[in-house]
Amino acid sequence: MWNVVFMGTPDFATGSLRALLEAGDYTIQAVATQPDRPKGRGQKMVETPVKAFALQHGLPVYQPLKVKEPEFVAKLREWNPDFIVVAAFGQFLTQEILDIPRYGCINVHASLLPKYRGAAPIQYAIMKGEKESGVTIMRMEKGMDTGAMYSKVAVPIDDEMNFARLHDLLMEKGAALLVETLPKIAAGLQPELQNENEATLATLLTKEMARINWNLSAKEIHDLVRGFDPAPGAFTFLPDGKLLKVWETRITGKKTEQIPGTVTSVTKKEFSVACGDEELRVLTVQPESKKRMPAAVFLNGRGVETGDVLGIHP
RNA sequence: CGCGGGGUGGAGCAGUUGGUAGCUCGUCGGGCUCAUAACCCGAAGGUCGCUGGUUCAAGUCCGGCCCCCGCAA
Repeated sequence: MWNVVFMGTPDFATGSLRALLEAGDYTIQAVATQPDRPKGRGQKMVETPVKAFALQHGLPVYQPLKVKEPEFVAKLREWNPDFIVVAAFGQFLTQEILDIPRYGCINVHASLLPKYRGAAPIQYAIMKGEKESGVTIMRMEKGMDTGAMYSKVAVPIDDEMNFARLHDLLMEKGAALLVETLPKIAAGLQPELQNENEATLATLLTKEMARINWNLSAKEIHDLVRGFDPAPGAFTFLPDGKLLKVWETRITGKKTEQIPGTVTSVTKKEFSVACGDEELRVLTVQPESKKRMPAAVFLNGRGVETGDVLGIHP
């Protein structure tokens, strides 16, 4: 048995925590996650997925504002863990903390490092049109996802892959890889340094990044749409200024000279929009205040007409 | 009480200054066609979220409640 302190916040992290529990070889001494925050409509306080999961399984939960708080660091010392396992935690660990566990702080990162270090590796991989991504288990150091790597697992990304599917896939693969790797680390596995020259950063996503720029190529927009499904959701604007989220698109390969954003054709089932190079067919949308719906259904109601121009914000 | 939009036949929408509800799609029947998700003809289907109230009369005005969604965090 190894003693483990787990740190994580979103759904992605729960996969790893679950795997540790199910492996049976680990004693989870404590789970650290971000504090409850007011969220959503009504600003209700919401607990993190990791907290909910931990409580369900009777694990002690800690929500320090900053893990570097002296009181929390003292607790970590007291627990004297073999590993601190970190998955999408959302806080930086100080050197002081990194030095505490016997076998180090081990991070589950959802990319094939050194590519896509940072906060949004899954969305980035899709948004950038990567053909594959994966998960890396690494030893944390003070830089942002710069630590030496113990193991990796790759998964292919096809044109239909979206954020949700890749997320779930990587969560599962990452969790399995974690429990497979920890014993090896304890047994003396040496990590491999990252090649700094190949490093890229997947910065925190902003709302503006989800806004569709119709001047880009159809391929780029298609990648954005699926990379941001289901969150935060690529969006544009209807002629009346209302928000329209675009959830599913298909590349047509049809060249167009129309002004980017122009609706080039409308059928009973779908419509196409001019991008910088080609037309992009829109299959699923979500009008403001409405639920996600197939383009065919959207077109039954208000819909759009050929010649409408999308993306012009009032 | 963070801001805002919305709940109308199976689905998406429209419904003017209140007077017994309309459109597109779908469904069912028939027709055209080599054929069709295309086209034509016809039909079924709605106590207009729930609940009080105002009124001769409310989907359409007022109050309360339930649910959904966008933004923001």
